[in-house]
Amino acid sequence: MENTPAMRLATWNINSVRLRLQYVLRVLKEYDLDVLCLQETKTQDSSFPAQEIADAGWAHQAIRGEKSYNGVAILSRIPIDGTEFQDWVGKGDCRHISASINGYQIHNIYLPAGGDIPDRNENVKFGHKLDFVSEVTDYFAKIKPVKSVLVGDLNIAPLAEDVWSTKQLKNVVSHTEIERKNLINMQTAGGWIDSVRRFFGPDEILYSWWSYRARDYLASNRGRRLDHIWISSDLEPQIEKVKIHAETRGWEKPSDHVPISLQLS
DNA sequence: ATGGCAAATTGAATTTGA
Repeated sequence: MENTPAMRLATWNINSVRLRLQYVLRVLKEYDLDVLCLQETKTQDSSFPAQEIADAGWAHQAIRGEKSYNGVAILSRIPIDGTEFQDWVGKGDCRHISASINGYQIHNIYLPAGGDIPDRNENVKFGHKLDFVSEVTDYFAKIKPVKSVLVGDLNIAPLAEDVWSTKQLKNVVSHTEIERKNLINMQTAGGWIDSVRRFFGPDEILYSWWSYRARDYLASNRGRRLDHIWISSDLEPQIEKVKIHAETRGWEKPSDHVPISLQLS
């Protein structure tokens, strides 16, 4: 049986890796991360700032980007043993990449946002989102992951305590009943544990995203927890620490999402 | 569902995010 070493990993929807490269480097260093999973890198692999990140010490990288939209990356200071990706829903967009690091299988997912109208007959993006969740659910139900971590911007706040007002958001895409139900089903069908909830408990109000549209995001504080770190249940005893790095939302020209980190013992 | 913004691309306006 292979050993599973201590590791600190984080997930962050960066909303353009080129625009916020300095913040990527700062977060890697300040939070002393072994692995950082990014979403919405918004650039082709040829324009990804791989060299700058490698020079800072995170030389092992799995990158999958496209022009303008989407894009995922795994940055590691520990060697990557192998990478792969799935093309769920078959659109050829860059929403998943997986890497084997330290004996852990790490899945980085950028789930579709789903547009504005929560009805698949009126809004194909919402249908795409539901289909994507369904395919991811089936994928992990089949492979029954162990020694695995699933992170990313899942674009769904599953619990009432994951939004500023469950009543006011019940018809807003990201917190509708069907999305919440299907995401919980995705979690249970894959045998995943929500490490963030496990660490903070069920009652704490937790956000990882605040809209750019608020005049003052802290004053209005209308957040949602859209970003997640799930682990296979065999890793549950290794949850050492979880942090939601909310201070980054107050930085100059921030991403609208903040990093979440997990320390495995 | 009706936001008060932001980013990338193409070249002032559009698409997407959530």
